[in-house]
Amino acid sequence: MSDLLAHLNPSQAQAVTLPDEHALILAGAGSGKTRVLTTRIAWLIHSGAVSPAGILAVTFTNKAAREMRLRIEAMVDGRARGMWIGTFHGLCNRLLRAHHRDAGLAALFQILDVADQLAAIKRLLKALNVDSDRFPPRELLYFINTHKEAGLRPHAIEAHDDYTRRRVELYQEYEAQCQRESVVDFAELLLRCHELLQRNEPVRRHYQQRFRHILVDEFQDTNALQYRWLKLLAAEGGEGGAALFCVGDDDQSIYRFRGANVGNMRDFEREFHVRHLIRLEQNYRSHGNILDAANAIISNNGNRLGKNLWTERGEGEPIRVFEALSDGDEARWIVGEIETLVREGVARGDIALLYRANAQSRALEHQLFSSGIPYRVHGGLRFFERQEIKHALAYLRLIANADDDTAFMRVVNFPARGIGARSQELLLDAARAGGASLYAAIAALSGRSAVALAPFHRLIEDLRGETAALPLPDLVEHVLERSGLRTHYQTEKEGQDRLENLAELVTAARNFSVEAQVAPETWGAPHGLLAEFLNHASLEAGDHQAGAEEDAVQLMTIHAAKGLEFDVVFLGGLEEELFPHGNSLAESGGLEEERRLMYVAVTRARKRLYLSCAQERVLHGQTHYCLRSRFLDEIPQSLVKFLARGTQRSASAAPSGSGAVSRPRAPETASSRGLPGGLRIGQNVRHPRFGYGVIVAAEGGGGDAKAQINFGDAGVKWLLLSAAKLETV
DNA sequence: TAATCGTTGGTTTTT
DNA sequence: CCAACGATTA
Repeated sequence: MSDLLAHLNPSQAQAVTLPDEHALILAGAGSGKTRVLTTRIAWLIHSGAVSPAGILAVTFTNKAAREMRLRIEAMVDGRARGMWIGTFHGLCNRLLRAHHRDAGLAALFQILDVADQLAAIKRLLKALNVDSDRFPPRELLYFINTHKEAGLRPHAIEAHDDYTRRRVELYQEYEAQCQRESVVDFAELLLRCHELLQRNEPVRRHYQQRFRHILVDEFQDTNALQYRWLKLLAAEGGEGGAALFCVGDDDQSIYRFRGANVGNMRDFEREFHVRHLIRLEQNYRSHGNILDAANAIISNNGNRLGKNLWTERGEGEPIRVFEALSDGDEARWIVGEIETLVREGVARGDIALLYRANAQSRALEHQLFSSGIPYRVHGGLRFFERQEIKHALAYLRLIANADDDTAFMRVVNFPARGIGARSQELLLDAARAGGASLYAAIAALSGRSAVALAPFHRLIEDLRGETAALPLPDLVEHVLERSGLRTHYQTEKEGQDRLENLAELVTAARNFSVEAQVAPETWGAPHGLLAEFLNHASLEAGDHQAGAEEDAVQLMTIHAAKGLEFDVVFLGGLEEELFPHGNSLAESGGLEEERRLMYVAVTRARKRLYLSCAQERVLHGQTHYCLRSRFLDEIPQSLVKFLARGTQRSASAAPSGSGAVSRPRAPETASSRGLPGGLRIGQNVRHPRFGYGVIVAAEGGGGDAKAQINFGDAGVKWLLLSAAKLETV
């Protein structure tokens, strides 16, 4: 047992060996958070304090849950079996399946992902004849989800205006529709589970008594409902409740926009009378200069729980800062620098390009592509979200549950089988009138549309019969064939990739049936394993992308980079309005969240960090003249090395010869020649009173020349150049 | 039913 | 600028 603790520093060891009481672990970036969490669990089991079945560990991603289980298994050889490790959604799903009756759900209820949910809402609005201009589906989705995440059912919402009253009604209608179709969305999983535990005392007591230790990862990202769920399970305040062990970092809370509530950390500390607050501040990832920069940046935020990262490593290299002329120039510079690094032996996979917004990847990709550097963009469409996969899953869903109208609508006429908009409308009306699902309503049709829909009805019937006894992979295979999906993509000229993905789906089903331990409650149910596979597909969007093996430069948003680390990190687009993003500046607390994002970005780097900004950037087809980000100025100058144009080690392979990274002036700039004093649009200037600014427009000439200058916080002003004491920067 | 045109909106998104 | 969606047209 002592060797469990052998590689831990004192704070880590203290956290791991805490008594059976509530604890809050403030784990800084790179401080060994996961190690503490997993070792804690192993230690609890080894010390005999609790049996594996008494442990519940909660994460946010399936990947994190898998890794945690793997690492624990390595430490407790085989005794990890009875532990519950999973995401909030995965665990709630499991509980709801086990107690579906008590929760008022069908045994084989399906899970809607966001796209399904949006489709369901659109269908609802259409059925109710609601003007979707007045009630945009996206807005309604947001309305429903935020209220669910706040634990509010329609009847509990106070509506003070007609508009909200109507939205509440629609929320209610949406719930009824989901119930009728036996589907639940993500937020519903949590809310339903919370209600189950709250209302059903035997069930609640059962789990409260079972789980002696509840451990939560990324606690700063929990939302209000998740925290309430934890409180309920841990029997807050009651005798004999579980010990809650929460690990998180308030400085890395970057999902507020999605409902995450950092305040949960303080609330937890207070409500559970937490006596053990441990800070993990020793960082094992980054060199000193990088940490110092991160600390300096985040110190500008107020209301922190407080933490200062340090390292035993040396200070390392300075942080490199580059000011590019334009976004294209920035991309060229970054790629030039990457070429140098690769030539010096840095693996491409150890280099990451981070950015605030996905749109920024375009320029970078373009440049990487033309330089022939392999790269991989993270994010974007995931496996189970692809069109062809969703189509295949829809057929599978109809087999498991024919009342799933979302699935029905998706494939009723795909591949095209002559069921046009008219037939679909008639069917929707019939279903609505009879209070039945679309599938059931086919029987009620007559005339032309009945004829049109009959073959589809028969197809689904047949599929159910034919597949009832098939092993899951064969079942999927059969559906691909019989539904006509495969033939459809075979005849489509761009269908090759899609066919491969469909084949990959069969593989996924095979892997799933090998690995899955089928939950007892679905044993024997005719398509029980299928239902579980479908849930797996909804809850796990599929991180395993093809082509992950090649040694490639990694591109992703800062959000996507959380939890990852790289030897070399490039962070581009450090400009006001982009990062910090303009939209976030308006909301209260927005700037601080942006700053945490900056903190996350900086702490991804192990050895070398490059920061860059551009003087002008094309966004939405318009050229913006940018001020450098305030975050750049929050880094102590002593840590920084400013790279001047041409200073970079010359690369013979560079696009236009050594140092010649600047491009010809843009037309906009050329049109502004004639401004006195060598000023041009896009020029950075300093004014004695207004501070730093950038010229965004100009008019007049000679002695009358005026320039419009954006001074950031000081506003945008027109100044007479002959009078203003401007200094170029 | 499919193809085409026009409108709209574009920060981040673990489940 | 440009992708994605909805409505209109062939």
